[in-house]
Formats: sequence, structure tokens, C-alpha cells
Amino acid sequence: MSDSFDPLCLDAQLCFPLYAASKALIRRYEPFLEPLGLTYTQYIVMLVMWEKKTLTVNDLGERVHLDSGTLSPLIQKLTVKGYLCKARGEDARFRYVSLTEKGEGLREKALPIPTQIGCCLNLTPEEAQTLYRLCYKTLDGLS
Amino acid sequence: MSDSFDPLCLDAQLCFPLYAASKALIRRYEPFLEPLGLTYTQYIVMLVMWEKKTLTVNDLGERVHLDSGTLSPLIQKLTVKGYLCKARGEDARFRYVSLTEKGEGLREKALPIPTQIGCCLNLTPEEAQTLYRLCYKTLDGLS
DNA sequence: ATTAAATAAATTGCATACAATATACCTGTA
DNA sequence: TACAGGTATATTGTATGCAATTTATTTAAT
Repeated sequence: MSDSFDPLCLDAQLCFPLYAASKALIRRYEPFLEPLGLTYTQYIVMLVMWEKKTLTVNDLGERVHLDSGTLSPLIQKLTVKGYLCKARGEDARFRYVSLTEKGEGLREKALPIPTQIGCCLNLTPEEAQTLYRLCYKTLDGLS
Repeated sequence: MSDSFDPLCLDAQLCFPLYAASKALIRRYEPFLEPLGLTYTQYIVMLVMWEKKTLTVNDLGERVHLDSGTLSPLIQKLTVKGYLCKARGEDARFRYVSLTEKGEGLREKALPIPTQIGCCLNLTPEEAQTLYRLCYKTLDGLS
């Protein structure tokens, strides 16, 4: 009577709920970000910029796990919106991305977002903490 | 001396490690999937097809959390590769997607992948189980 | 000084995601 | 039957992601 376990069953894969939960959570950000004129990825980049003020494209990319193929056009869009600006470094291979006044000003509007998102989450603080920790452990193991 | 907690710090967000871990895990699939001629999303669709054999586009989309905008071209690619085929339903609004012989045959080559991926993961079985459960709980809470 | 190798960033090409719209088809109702 | 409204799928448009290539610049070795 061995109901043979199917390793290829969708429900047996960790990748699937991980990806689906990630997409679902990101979708929840969008109504909150839309008034700020930001997409989710742009928001992630702004989080780093609010913290660091100035950064090379490379350093920004390492921080957010994105490469120049994604970041170059994204920074361009945030520059057009007036939130960031870019300048050559002394070593002209580097470009320094910096927060503008307007970008700094946007921070206040973003402040309530983490709380608003937290309220959508159906997790206890302990569960959220565990999920957070296990994601980082997974990430560390894979990189 | 209250070092004030910054709610907008990247490291305070759950979304970030969730998304990053998800992307990193998906990247690990690619070397295993490349010999089968599948991308990660195509693999997820094939997992469902191996299980269900025949499905409408809608039902497939609900199962994998993707809409027709993503699925239509993806099914087209899998059809060109010879793994799937599509036919009108009796109600001609529906399209039934079905596994071909060739698609069925691909299953055997995919069998070792979950184990190979599991070996990359730096998690104990209990941790993987917890992560799995918390992702589904998050997903249920958000949808 | 020249130039080969290295490095940072931008560009290109392909594959998702997904909202919004369009198309095709069906069903109930006058 | 004619047609309004509903449903399933496809298409369009925008924004990622990322590998691979290109461009610009610097460094190092002759």
C-alpha cells in the first residue's frame, strides 16, 4: 500500500511557495508605493539610498543583489523622477549614485509602509522572525 | 542612548530576504534545467503537467499563480519544444493544454533534480519544513 | 610611452510578471 | 433571432532579472 511519494510534485518543492510568497508580498507593496511613484524594486533601491546617501553602482548592486543590467535603467528612471543623481568618480570608471533633496524628502512618505505591510501579514512576530532568519540562512547557503 | 530603530532599514524588511532567497534558489535550478531545455518557470509548469496531463490555461494558471499574459507565450514555447500541445475545448473559449509523449518522457530526466537542489540547501530538514510552512502561511494570508 | 589585462558600467537579448485591453465565444433574455 | 453581458484566452505595454557583450577607463608590465 505504499502510496509512492512523488518528488516532482509541485507541493513537494520548497522553491514554489518561496517564490509565490515573495511575489504575493511584493504585490501588496504596490498600492502603497504607487502614490510615491515607485515600483517595488525602485523602493528597495531607495531604502539603500536613504541609508547610504551616496554609493557606486556596484556597491548598490551588491547590497540589493542586482546587477548593472537591472540597475542602470532603474537608476536612470529614478534620476528622471528627480530622486537620484549620478556623477563620475575621480576614477572615471565609477559612477556615484546620490540621493537628491527630493529623494530625501520622499523618505517621510515611505515611513508608514513597513507597518502597513506588517498588518497585512498573517504571521505572529515570532513566525515573521523565523521566516526572516530562515530566508537569510537559505540565502547565505546559496551564495 | 536610544539608537533609534529605523523601520526603513533594508535589513528590517521581510520582503527583501524572501525575494532574494527565492531568486537565489531559482538560480540554482538553472544548471540542472539547462540540459532539459527548460527555464525555471517552464519547469514549474511541467511539474503541474506531469501531474495533471491535461488542464485548461486558467486551471494551470491558478495552480502556478500565473496569468494568461505570462502563460500564453510560455505554453507556446513549450509547444514549439514539443513538450505540450493545445486543443480547443468543446466550449471553444477554453484551450486544453496537454502533455505530449515527449513531454512525458522528459519527466525521467527531471527526477533527480529535487534531490540535487536539496543538497545545495544549507537547511536541516526541520528548517526546510518550517520555511515551507511559513511561506504557505504567508501566501494564504496574502491571497 | 605602449599596450595587454583588468575593472566598472552600460547595452543587448531573452524570459518572465502582470495590469489593461482586445478578441473570441457562449448564454440568457426579450 | 438578436443582442447584452459574461467568460476564457491572447495581446500589448511596462518593468524587472540576468547572462553575455560592449564601451570607457585604469593599471601593470614591458
